[in-house]
Amino acid sequence: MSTIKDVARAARVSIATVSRVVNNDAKVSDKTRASVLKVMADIGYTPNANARALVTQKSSTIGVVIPDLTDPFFASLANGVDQVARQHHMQLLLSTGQISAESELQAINVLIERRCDVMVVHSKKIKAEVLLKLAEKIPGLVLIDRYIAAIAHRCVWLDNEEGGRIAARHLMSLSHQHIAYISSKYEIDDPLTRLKGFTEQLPQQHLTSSPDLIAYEEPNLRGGEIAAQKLLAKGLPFTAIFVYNDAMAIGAISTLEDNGFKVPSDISIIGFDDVLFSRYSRPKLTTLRYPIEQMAKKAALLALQLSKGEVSDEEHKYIPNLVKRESTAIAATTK
Amino acid sequence: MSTIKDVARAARVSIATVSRVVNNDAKVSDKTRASVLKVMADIGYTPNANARALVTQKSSTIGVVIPDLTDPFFASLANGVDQVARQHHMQLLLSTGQISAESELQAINVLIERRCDVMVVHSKKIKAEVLLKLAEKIPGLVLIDRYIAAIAHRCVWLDNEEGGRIAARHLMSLSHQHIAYISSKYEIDDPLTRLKGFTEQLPQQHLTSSPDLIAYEEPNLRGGEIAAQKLLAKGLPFTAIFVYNDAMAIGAISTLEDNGFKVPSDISIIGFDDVLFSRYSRPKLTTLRYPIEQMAKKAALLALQLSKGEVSDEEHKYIPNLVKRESTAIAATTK
DNA sequence: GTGAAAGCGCTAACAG
DNA sequence: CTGTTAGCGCTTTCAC
Repeated sequence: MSTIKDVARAARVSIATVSRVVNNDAKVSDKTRASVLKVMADIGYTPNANARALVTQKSSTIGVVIPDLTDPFFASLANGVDQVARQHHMQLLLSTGQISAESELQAINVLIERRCDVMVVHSKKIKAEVLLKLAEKIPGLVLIDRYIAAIAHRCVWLDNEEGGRIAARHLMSLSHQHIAYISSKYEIDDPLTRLKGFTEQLPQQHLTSSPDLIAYEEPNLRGGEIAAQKLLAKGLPFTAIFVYNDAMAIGAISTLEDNGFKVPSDISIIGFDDVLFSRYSRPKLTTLRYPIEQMAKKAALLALQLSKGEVSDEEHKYIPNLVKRESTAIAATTK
Repeated sequence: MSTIKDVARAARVSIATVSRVVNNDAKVSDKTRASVLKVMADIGYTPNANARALVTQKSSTIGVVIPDLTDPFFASLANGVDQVARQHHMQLLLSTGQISAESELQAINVLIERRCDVMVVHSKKIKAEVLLKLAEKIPGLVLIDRYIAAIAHRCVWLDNEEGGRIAARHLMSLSHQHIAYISSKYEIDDPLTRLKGFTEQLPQQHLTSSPDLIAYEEPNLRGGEIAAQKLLAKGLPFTAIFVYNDAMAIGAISTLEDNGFKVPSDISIIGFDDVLFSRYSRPKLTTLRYPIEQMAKKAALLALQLSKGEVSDEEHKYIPNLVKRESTAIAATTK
């Protein structure tokens, strides 16, 4: 691969001049510029970004830490960041880390090695104090989908508890009295917080929650199927299910229908996230919209600002909103 | 951010020694190693990957060029590459380029600037000769989802024509006589090739294809909806649709059902790709399996080998296979 | 085992 | 406008 020196030699100028035309920076005579440009094209010169990053101390890449790309939720997240990156002529460096503190830390570390100025991190398992230390070290680090009070202005997060409340109110407004919950088996805050908001709303209609009506599985399509089976197997009556996310909701519907239950006439289902797909499921899924792409853009923009030393102490809290579609309806007569 | 010099100074050794322990490379006395390690931990040293890449001339990142992350098909592709990257302790550098020659080229160029040793490129619009030149320049470049004879052993692709044939045979075996085709509006080979295979199979049952029964739209859920509407609007009789991909197929089903048509009893639908979601649509989608993740892994592995100078002249052609689910059935009596 | 020194490709003063 | 030069942080001979 040719270097700046090769170009300089061939164009009979100094490397400084070549550098100038590459960065179309300082004043270079049109003539010189043209001839350098020509040489570059001829020998197929491509500047070395690593060398450039080394001397300028900036990598012009935005790092993203997510668990996994196949989950459409995280794909949307990455996509939001990517859009901002493109807008700013930066690249996306993806670092996937399973849901474990060690793996998440490892993923962040990779980004640091690359001297990512800007990073959007989805971390569920790293302890707050560790994250705090990291945030101190890396000005352009922003947390998404997590809230830590001490760095509230560097968190872009969703009010999960409110989401739970909204779901509860919606289901209760449809006269449901026995509501099950399908939850994620991962030990992270979100499913708990959603359940908390949900449960706390129940007494308003003199309902109570029952731990027996909760099933924990992997937060994906398959997990939803299994969770629904488990719920069914218990033989307890319920007319609605609040499901941790859309993927599980759709999996659950699949199981339910395969077992002869009609959604929503027999059982109502409400999901969470409003991934693209939810609008196309049959029945179309009622869910809580989690504007993750928008949030990811916000996070990327924020990280960009922070990396430049700009600070603001705004909070970036988002509230999910109810998207009523077809998977919820008035409760069937209680069995 | 601290450097190797800081560590050397604090540990009272030379930078060479620090470098050695970082790469836990040569022989360093246990004592020295321990003390260096301690200093590194104390001051929070993280090696600079850019500097390292500069001197070693290798970036330890795998580059991926795809149009877009929100499409689950491409997310799976990226995920496959990511898995290989993780296995080899490398990072994923993502370069998204819309479907245009210029934008794809730009995306590849970014990877070259970063001196990506290894890259998996999904390019539909760059001309073969340009790609050939690029491939010559970059030994670790592999094309996915595209076939160029001159570099056949560096292409990992699917036989789309055969896919079309399989779809046609399946539908004909169910006695369908009037079959529509929902296609992508992008001017790329795939939809054409699939249609070609499909059409060429028709005469076997004395059927002919009709350009009137083809609708072109964006290859996503929304596009499928619109395409189905267009087809319906024509008022021509058909009992089955061969759809360019699963996303469009699901969109089409949505439109069809909203218009009172039952799938598959009124109209059969067969998709293409077998994205995760297809198994959970209602009705469950009959489709052609495109093992993209597996292919992406293969491509990444191949690129890795090539970058090391290992060559083999195997071909990497994949054949889609029919996944029968619920969206196709015996043709309704022709109207 | 360990250190000194050269240099990867580039940018950014500083001269002229 | 253009060239010289000093590093950026690191790896890698080559001595000792």
